[in-house]
Amino acid sequence: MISRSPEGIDQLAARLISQGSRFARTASRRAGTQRSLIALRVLANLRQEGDLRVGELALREAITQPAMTATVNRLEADGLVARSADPSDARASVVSLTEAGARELHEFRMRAAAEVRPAIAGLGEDDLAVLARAADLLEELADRLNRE
Amino acid sequence: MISRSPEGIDQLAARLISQGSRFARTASRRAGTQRSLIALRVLANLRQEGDLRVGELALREAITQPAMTATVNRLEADGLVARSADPSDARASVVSLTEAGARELHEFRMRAAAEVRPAIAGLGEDDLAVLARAADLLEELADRLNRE
DNA sequence: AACAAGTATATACACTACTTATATAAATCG
DNA sequence: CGATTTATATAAGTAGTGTATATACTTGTT
Repeated sequence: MISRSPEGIDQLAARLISQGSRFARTASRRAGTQRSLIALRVLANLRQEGDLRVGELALREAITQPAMTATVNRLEADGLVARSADPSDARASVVSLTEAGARELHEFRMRAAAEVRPAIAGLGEDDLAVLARAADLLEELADRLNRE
Repeated sequence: MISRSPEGIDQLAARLISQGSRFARTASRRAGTQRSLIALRVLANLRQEGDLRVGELALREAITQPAMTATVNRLEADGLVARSADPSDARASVVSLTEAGARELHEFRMRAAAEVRPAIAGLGEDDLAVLARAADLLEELADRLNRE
């Protein structure tokens, strides 16, 4: 039974931030990618949601718009995403995933999964279910934090 | 029931990396810290484990040793950690948490928790338990990845 | 229609963070 | 003792990030 006391909740929040960041860094590093986690998140967003504006990407990933512009610039220079004008708003530039970008995202995921798989595969059914549900919950929590 | 098929495991691994990093970045950004997640992780390590060598910190956090040296330099310059010679090995330098460092870690955690608390508090008992268990599992998985 | 205010992105600048390669100094092993 | 290994630091280059501001377009008002 998890404590609902403020202290219990606060400690849980701190641990999730701390361990979430450590796990992501550790696993992605072992996968040997050159790209930052943000860059990979951009590719993942585009794959899941389709084309997105620069500003929308910045909001979703909780970095500033200029930082996202720079990230998109690097991805574009490497041919992983493409910019195009938004027909409905000439100020906006719409980012879309290229085939090379989709490929690189997929390859990263396969390499990362290959590293993590042995450790995860050793878990019981209940812990697997916990991790799967936790991934959903973390996504929802981040969505909610970004929306406020 | 979570799929134990290779595809299911791989997708889970990819989602954990992706959502773990996004949640950590989002939450820490909202807490308005100046420090990187790595710097905060260093403080957390020292608090939990006591004094640690630079190399040991680098290993635990899966960054290179020079990157950890630089991180410790910055923390030392701000008085959050202190370096001292290891009496048992003159090559090594041992990093310890200062009172100011412990305070800053605590304050960050409180600010971050305050941001996340409303979202977490709305969850049911079962989801709270899932997150608590997931934090432990992510720590164990990262430990295991770093040890190999 | 014109103008003011707001919005989307980009640019400029300064600084942090990270990597690879290498240097320095000390420990260990033969 | 000399060779090798180990722990940390330094150097150089690049990526990543924030704040402040510029540019271009849109929207709302009169």
